Amino acid sequence: MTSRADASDMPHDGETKTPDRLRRRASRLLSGLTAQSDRLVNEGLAEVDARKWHYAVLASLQEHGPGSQATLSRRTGIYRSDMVGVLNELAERDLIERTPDPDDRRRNVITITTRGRQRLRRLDQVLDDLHDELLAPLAPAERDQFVQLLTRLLDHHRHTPEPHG
Amino acid sequence: MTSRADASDMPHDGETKTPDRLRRRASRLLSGLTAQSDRLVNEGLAEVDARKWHYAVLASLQEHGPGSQATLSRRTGIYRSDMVGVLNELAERDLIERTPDPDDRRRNVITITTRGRQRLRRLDQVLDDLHDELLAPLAPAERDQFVQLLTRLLDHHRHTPEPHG
DNA sequence: CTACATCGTTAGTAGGACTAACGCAACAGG
DNA sequence: CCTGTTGCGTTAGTCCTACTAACGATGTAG
Repeated sequence: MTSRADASDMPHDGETKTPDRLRRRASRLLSGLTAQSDRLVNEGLAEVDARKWHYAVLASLQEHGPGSQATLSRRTGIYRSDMVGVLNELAERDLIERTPDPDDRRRNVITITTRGRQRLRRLDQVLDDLHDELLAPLAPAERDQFVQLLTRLLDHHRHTPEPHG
Repeated sequence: MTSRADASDMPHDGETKTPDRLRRRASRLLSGLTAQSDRLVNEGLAEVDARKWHYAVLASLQEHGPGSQATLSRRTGIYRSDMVGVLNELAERDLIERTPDPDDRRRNVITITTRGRQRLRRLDQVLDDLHDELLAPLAPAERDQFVQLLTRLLDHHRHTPEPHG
């Protein structure tokens, strides 16, 4: 409907090598898909009054044990300036406990509570469902492969931030 | 170094099924990798005084021909409210031309200039290099597979935004 | 004691996605 | 012909997230 508008100079590119580069650029595909994924996850978690950082912190505590805020920062990838707020939200909901570390009075030791563990189980269910939706078009083997490729790429770029002058 | 801190309650999860869920969640891998990818691409393009939206518009013009701003919006995924600024930047650099459409005086017809085509070739080179860096750890066949998986996922979620009441 | 690093915290920046509303033009129906 | 609806380009502004800067308090090394 939107009228005809073009058809005057078509894909007469001049360089025949790239058919539709826009749609094939991995960086574009990545940010597009991540936008969808983030939306999906954020909305799904919002429905149970949670955010993805909540999950990250709780899971990290469950799997690697208690730690200082700075430790959690490194484990989860949350900036330590943002960690404050996340931990406040979690503490309000009695999912974690913040206690001063007697061995190093700069530190707080963060511990997951029993309610926190319950909460984590719930969030894991929610996320399982959301990931089922996210990866719906892929067969199980493809999902594994996808995760594996992502992991390799991410590991590479984590350890190789930049040559940088 | 960072002290010992934990070792008191270890990964005694209670649900043996998920070893390290945090690191395996596709949504987390995606946003992590996209963050790196965006950084890489933004910095790379900034070095040649460009932004990723510039590329998107120029490539769209080259491949699908001229179009109104709204058309370009749909083709590139840029919101039409943001398109204004992008086109201003491109016009300042003489990479596109904005001419009123005589057939529909609400519209501007956007055309790529000769300098724009040169520019696009340059940006394509830059992006090729950046993608080489981005996908460095993957073999050629794996890169194709990765792009293919991403495409399938993205297509799925583009056409299935949400069931939504 | 001095110099420096790390901790938790507050504040603020920059960018991107997205919404709301405007004036204008086109179009469809009565 | 008026009338309401729709699409257009544009401006303004919101919300969120990643990220930086700096602070006082504390720890550590020389």
